[in-house]
Amino acid sequence: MEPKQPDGSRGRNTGARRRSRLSQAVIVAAAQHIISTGGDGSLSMRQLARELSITPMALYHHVRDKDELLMLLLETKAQNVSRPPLPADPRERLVTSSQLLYDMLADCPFLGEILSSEDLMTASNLWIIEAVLDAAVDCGFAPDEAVGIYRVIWHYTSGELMIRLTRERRLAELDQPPYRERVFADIEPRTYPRLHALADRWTDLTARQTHRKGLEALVAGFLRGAGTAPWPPGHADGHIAG
Amino acid sequence: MEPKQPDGSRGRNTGARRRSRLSQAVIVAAAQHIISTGGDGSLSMRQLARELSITPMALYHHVRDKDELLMLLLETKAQNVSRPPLPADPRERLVTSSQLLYDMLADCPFLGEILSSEDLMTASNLWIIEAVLDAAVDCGFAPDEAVGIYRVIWHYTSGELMIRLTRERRLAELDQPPYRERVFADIEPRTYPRLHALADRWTDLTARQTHRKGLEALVAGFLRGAGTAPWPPGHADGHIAG
DNA sequence: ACCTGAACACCGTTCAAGT
DNA sequence: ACCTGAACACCGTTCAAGT
Repeated sequence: MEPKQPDGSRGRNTGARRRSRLSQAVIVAAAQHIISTGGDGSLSMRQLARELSITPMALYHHVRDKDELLMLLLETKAQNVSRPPLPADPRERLVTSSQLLYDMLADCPFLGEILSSEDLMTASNLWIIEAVLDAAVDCGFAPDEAVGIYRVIWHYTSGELMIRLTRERRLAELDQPPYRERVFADIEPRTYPRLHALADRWTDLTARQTHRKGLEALVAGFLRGAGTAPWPPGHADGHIAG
Repeated sequence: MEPKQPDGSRGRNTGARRRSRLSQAVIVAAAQHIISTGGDGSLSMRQLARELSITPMALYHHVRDKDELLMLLLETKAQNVSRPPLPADPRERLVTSSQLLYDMLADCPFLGEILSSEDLMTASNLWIIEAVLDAAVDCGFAPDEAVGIYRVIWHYTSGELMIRLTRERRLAELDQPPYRERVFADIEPRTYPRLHALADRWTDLTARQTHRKGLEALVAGFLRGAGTAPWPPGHADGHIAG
């Protein structure tokens, strides 16, 4: 009985050829490698094929189209996200669970083209959306209202992420170094040592805080009954209605 | 003294040749024609050149790049938007002026690539952004806070528009007819005559209402002091700071 | 100054053929 | 079943040349 290779193939004639069989797992791994090393999160099928030394069309035998590949990347990311305990207070839970969605997607610079979907649902992140809806219901909102609130939160979150992603890509293609270098261009590193160490996370951190302020305002406003008019019909269309 | 043509040329040898000199105005008009007739708002430089029977590169003599062309289209749109009276009450004014921004951009299906900019400022729409900031200041917020609130409103608005635009483009490229046909596919037109007449505006109307609910919640939440922590530094960077 | 022609450096995807 | 080669139908933009 021969030992199997990690990819499940026999490995007899593979030797140094490294001719690992193509699979979704291999494709996803290569995509992640490009994203992590290439700088900005933009990704093309042809670039990915080059990385794998195959024809672009070989990819389409394991993946329906580019959107499916991106969703696959999101799914693997979602699988590796730990599931923290949520606050008991419904109101805090609504804010915190919404921010969880934000945090997860903020770490997915490849989303680009699909970030403007009506929802971004994959098997392993459904629990977050469920948590948002559940918190809204526990706040006293009817199911339809909860869906409406989720939609508003999603539009807000998606817009923030999209704008940030676009800015970073624009900067990347101008060959500008990331924020760190620009923000602290004329500042001595030793002047603010802690700041300097955190600089490459700075924009993300402030963006996160600003986003949270918006979330808190939204939740506070909805709880206060702002917009007492009923939700317009049709807002709850789609997969999560009911 | 010969009479001048509208485009400023002499018009002597133009005759039936219709060889109108290329200019920003001509380019913008052609772009608007494509958008209004072509269905979805997507627009390419090559397509535009084809419409004008010129080389794609001729465009670049009157316009720096595609982004500038899109901003030009937004500017002409903004020029033709009437400036309604705003409510005296600061809180209502904050909601209404934000919705004005939404309404204007919702009627610009060509924005696509630049909708994820940090701001979408052109000479003729600055008064709207000014009105939002002014209303926020009149609500009692410090200038920095007003900018932060504008940012949140912009992220929310931009996200909503982007998602809607993407959905409509996806439907358009599937050759699906606009919402009207689909929503009312199995319903007798005479059953709901008024609804049927408004059907092609329905999705926009409900989207508008939903967006307004979000705006009202945001404003109510901010006025209630939600997110009492100070705005993180850096949120007021950019053109409108100060 | 204004425009053309040809090219560069890309895209996502289809289709027929190979093994 | 899995992959290749060539092609289709596009992009935005640069560059050198024409008038």
